[in-house]
Amino acid sequence: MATLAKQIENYIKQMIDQSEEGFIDIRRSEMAGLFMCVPSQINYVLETRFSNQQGYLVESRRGGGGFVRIIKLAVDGSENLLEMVNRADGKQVNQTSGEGLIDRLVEEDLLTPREGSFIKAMVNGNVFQDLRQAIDGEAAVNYCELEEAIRGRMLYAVLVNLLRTDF
Amino acid sequence: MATLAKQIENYIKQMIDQSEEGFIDIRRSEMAGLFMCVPSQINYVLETRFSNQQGYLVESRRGGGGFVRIIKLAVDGSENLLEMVNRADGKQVNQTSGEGLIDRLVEEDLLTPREGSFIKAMVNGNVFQDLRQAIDGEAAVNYCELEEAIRGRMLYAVLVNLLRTDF
DNA sequence: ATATAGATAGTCAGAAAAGGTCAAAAGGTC
DNA sequence: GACCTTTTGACCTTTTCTGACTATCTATAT
Repeated sequence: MATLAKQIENYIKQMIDQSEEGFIDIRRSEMAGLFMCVPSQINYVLETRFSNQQGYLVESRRGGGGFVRIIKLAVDGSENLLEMVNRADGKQVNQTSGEGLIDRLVEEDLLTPREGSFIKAMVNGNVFQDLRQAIDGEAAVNYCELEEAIRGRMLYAVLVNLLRTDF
Repeated sequence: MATLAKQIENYIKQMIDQSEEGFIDIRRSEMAGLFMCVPSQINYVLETRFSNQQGYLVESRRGGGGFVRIIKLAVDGSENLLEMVNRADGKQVNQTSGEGLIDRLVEEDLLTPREGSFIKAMVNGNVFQDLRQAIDGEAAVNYCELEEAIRGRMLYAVLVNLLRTDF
């Protein structure tokens, strides 16, 4: 018999395919109840089968009224983009090459010039002024690496967001 | 199902949009009665969803004939926008309030929904994962403040970029 | 004017209601 | 037995909701 994880995976994928919008909202605890397992089992399934690399995006909110949203990304037709996402994962990026990436996406018409300008403004070095100040003196932390790690994650988020279709 | 806080938020926003003047006066206890909750719940909604950052101003009076006035600040036109930029300068912003600001700008047609989704993805908490990890243990730095300071600068950059006319 | 009672709204700590993380136990496969 | 995947549970974080206590304003009585 298929494993529990496989069953949950199939169930979620079926739900998404049946949905109009290409995403579903679930309640983690409810779903755990449905499959009679602990809630963290749901996280396991999401981590192993619904990652960005696999063409999904997961968003969630805690607290009262919390939920988990599973979004199917538009991977077909943008194989290049998915590859880019894979390559970008975990990378540190300095401002120059970050801007280069955005410029390229604009040239390829994947971003409008205006979108590009917002994104470039947000990854600009002076956004990190407070970080530099706070870290200055803490020998244990390398400022530059940290700035570039954050910038890397921002641009990773941009690439993933490019694959979304629900607006 | 929408949370109580969300219902109250929607109700207030609808009332404001229906008003001519762009603001409404409510009676805190009356509104609490309407939604069958404690009065302080109303304060919670006002704090989390109608902050200055999000383009609202809340005034109130206690005592007999007391009221709470919720004013929707104008953000159209470069003068109003400039005021908003000034308010945002140097401010720390948490994720919820940041998303509220972006949603507001989208509502006002100053940002497209797609632009909004890029920006929200970039100010999302998990962009700061490495920061959290690096700071964890460095007693001298307050992680939360730092994250919010950086987010504040990112959103400030967005607002400034909104003032640009060259695209 | 002054004191006081009543009517509002504000604050803050903690309970409640979600979801997240991580490591250890359990199950399979070779 | 070694290694990988799955499953579980204890503990953590975030968001929402509640209630006791506090502050402020208006009206009225003195």
